[in-house]
Order: sequence, then C-alpha cells, then structure tokens
Amino acid sequence: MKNTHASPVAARGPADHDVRDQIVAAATEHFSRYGYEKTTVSDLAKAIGFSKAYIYKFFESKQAIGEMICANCLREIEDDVRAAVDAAERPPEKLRRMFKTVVEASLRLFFQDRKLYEIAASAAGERWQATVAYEGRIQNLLQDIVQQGRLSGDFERKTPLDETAKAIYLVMRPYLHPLLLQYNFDNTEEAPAQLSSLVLRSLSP
Amino acid sequence: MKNTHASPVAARGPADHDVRDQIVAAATEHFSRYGYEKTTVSDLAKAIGFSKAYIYKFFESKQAIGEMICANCLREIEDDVRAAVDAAERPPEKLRRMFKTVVEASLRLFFQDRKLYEIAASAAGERWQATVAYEGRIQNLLQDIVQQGRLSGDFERKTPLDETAKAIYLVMRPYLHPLLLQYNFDNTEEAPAQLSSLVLRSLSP
DNA sequence: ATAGTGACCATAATACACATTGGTCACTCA
DNA sequence: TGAGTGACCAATGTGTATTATGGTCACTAT
Repeated sequence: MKNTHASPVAARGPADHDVRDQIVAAATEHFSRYGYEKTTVSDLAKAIGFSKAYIYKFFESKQAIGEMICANCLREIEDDVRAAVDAAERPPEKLRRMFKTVVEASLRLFFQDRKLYEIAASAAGERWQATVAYEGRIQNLLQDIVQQGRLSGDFERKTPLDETAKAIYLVMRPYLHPLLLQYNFDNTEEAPAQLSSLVLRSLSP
Repeated sequence: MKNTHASPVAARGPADHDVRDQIVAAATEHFSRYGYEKTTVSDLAKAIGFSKAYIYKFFESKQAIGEMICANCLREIEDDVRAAVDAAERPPEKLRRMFKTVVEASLRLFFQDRKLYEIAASAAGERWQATVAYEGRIQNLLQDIVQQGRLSGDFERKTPLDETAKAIYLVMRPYLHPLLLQYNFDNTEEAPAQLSSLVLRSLSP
C-alpha cells in the first residue's frame, strides 16, 4: 500500500506510556528485520500482545510509526555527527569531520540496516516531517560552524552568513539526503574530502 | 519491458544510410510524443514503412535507438552550454554561465519534452553510454574553464587541476544529472547562483 | 471513565491467465 | 548478393478477480 502524500504527522493518545514504547520497540525490530512495507500493523499488534485497534490509540497511522523509527535513525546519525564536530578543535576541521562523518554514518545505516534505510529513503522522497526536520537541524549545525569560524578568524566574513551556510548545505545535500546518497555511491570515497577542501577554500578569509 | 543492465551499445549495419536517418527521425517523433516505453519497435517500423526485422539491421536493440535520441538531447544541452560559455568573456563569468545554462537547458528539456526527459533520466539511471559520455564531456569543459582561469590569473593555481575540476563537477552534478535534477527542483532557482559564487570564492587566488 | 477489542469497509497489493513486445533467423525476391 | 520480411520464441507487461491491509467505530469489561 502506497503512501504518496506529504505528511503532517501527529502523535496521539498519552505521550508517555509504556505501550507506546513497546510499539516503538516492536516496530524497530520488525521494520529492520522485514522492512517497513512488509510489516503489517497487525504484526506489531501481535508482537506486543494487543489488538491492532489499540495501536491506533497511540499512533495516527502506520506512517507515524515509521516516522518515529526514521527519526530515531536520523537522530543517531546526527548524534554521531555532533560528536565528531565537537571532537574537532577548530572550525575548518569541524567542517571536514562533519562532512566525513555524515557520509560514513549514512552509509553505515545503508549497509548495516538496509531495511531501515529504506524507510529513511522513502521518508525523504515523500518529505516526511522527520527528514525535513533533520535537514533543518543539519543546516543549523552547519551555520553554527561557519559562524564559529568567522568569530575565530578562520573564515571570511564578507558573504552573508545564511547564504554561505545554505550554499555549503547544497554542496553536502547529495550525500546526506538518504534518497540522493544512493546515486552518489561512486563518489562517497573521495567526495567528502574533495568537497570539504573546496568549501574550505571558499571560506578562506 | 525493463532494461536494467549497464550497456555496451554498438550501432550496426551501414553507418551512413538513409533508412538509419528515417529510423532516428521516426523515433524522435514517437518517443517525444508517446514516450520511450509506449513506443514499440513495430511502431517505428510501421512509421517508416519497413518491417520490424529491418530495423534490427541498423540498431542492435531498442535501447540503442533510445541512446541515439538521448545523445541528441544531451548534445543540444551541451551546445547551449558551450555557446553560453563561449559568449562570456572571462573564466569566472564562463563558469557562472555554464552552471546557469546547464540547469536552464535541462529544465527546459524536462518541461518541454517531458517524454524525452524520461529517456534521459532512465539513461542516466542505467548508465547508458550516452550519459556517461555526456558527463565526461561536461567535466572536460569544466576543466578547460578552470585551466583558462588559471592562465588568465583569475583562479588560484595551487590545487591540482584535475582535483579542482572534479570537485566543481561534484558540486554541479546534482543539477546536470537528469536523474538527480528531479530531486533538486526546489533549489533550481537559487542554487546555480549560490553555488557558482561558492565555487568562485574557492577559486580565488 | 479507562483500557481494550472484534467486526467491518474502502483501498491497495497480489496472483495468475493472457496478450504484447523485443529480438532472431531462415527465407524470398530482385 | 543484398535489401527486406513473416513467422516464431522467450520474456515482459497488462487486465482482472481475489486477498490482504490500513484504518475506524461502536462496543464490552473493568
């Protein structure tokens, strides 16, 4: 069953409830083992020992469950990236690490949890909230790094900050957007380094 | 009928023959009106008043015909781009024009001859020779511009030429690769200008 | 009121018989 | 000899009847 439309997604029922967590746990398990499409809501219901109808007390739709799982995946990537960025001293190195790590983490998700990657990919294709938000946060992170670099004197200050950040984001996008990454496998080896270098050259004061 | 494999494509029979041209003409007509998939080889045969079998004296496969048409489309884009590049005086402006024109021309193909665009897209997805060659030529054009810029003193000379050209190509790729362009519609307005600026900043001596 | 469900519906997925299509080859006719 | 073809095959695509699935709701038991 297809799910082609853009998505305002809302949770439903008690936000903090044991059953909600059970559902998420079961969904993570099933989605990653059998895939999003092949898992039915009834499967999840069976797994937690409740009826299908009860699940809909907590989630508005199957997609909403998918969003949750997808958001978790993306958050893991994001955590990796933030850790890598924090670990680096100076902004230029932060930027390099960010690019490198986001590609590595995305690829790891792709090859290790391919089934979960499929969710992320279709989420990106259908513009689920989870990915839109993720992209926004990555963009912010990027802007922060550029800003830091300006303050530290590592980066130029003439170009408008948001424009610069946006442009850099456009450079990275093909490698962090799950749907696009697929088409860039050939370049995942060298692209992060080469593009980081290019971007850093463009940032030099 | 699907065509999923990579493609060594060869022409067949007499290279320069009236019937070959007729086939190409009929294919251009039919592909752009009804689409590649919906056009059968028999349709083309009927259109030129020969039997289907005769067509295979000139083309190894239906895909080979598609490649021909696709190559023509890509050549049109390329011609546009080269014209725009030639019209610009200095290398920085050449680069700006190149980026802008390749996006415009690709979008024009997309909206004007959507059916032909579909060929280009699947050609890109399946790595037909036509697109591989096209990408290669674009990459060369890019390298030429960078080289000119170095000679004229507009661009820096420290970074290895091929590496620089490759990196810039990676920046442009999402907008000239027909398959990828689809995912970047949101950015086709500002991306060429913003990314050109970024690239040019990275090239400044 | 709260926790939980079976029965139900519209739509989407599947399965399968049947029709098309890409591609080949032995063949004809001039 | 070479331009041109009808008949044929395996494989893919298509129409359709059937099943499975997402989602809702009135309802029960506590």
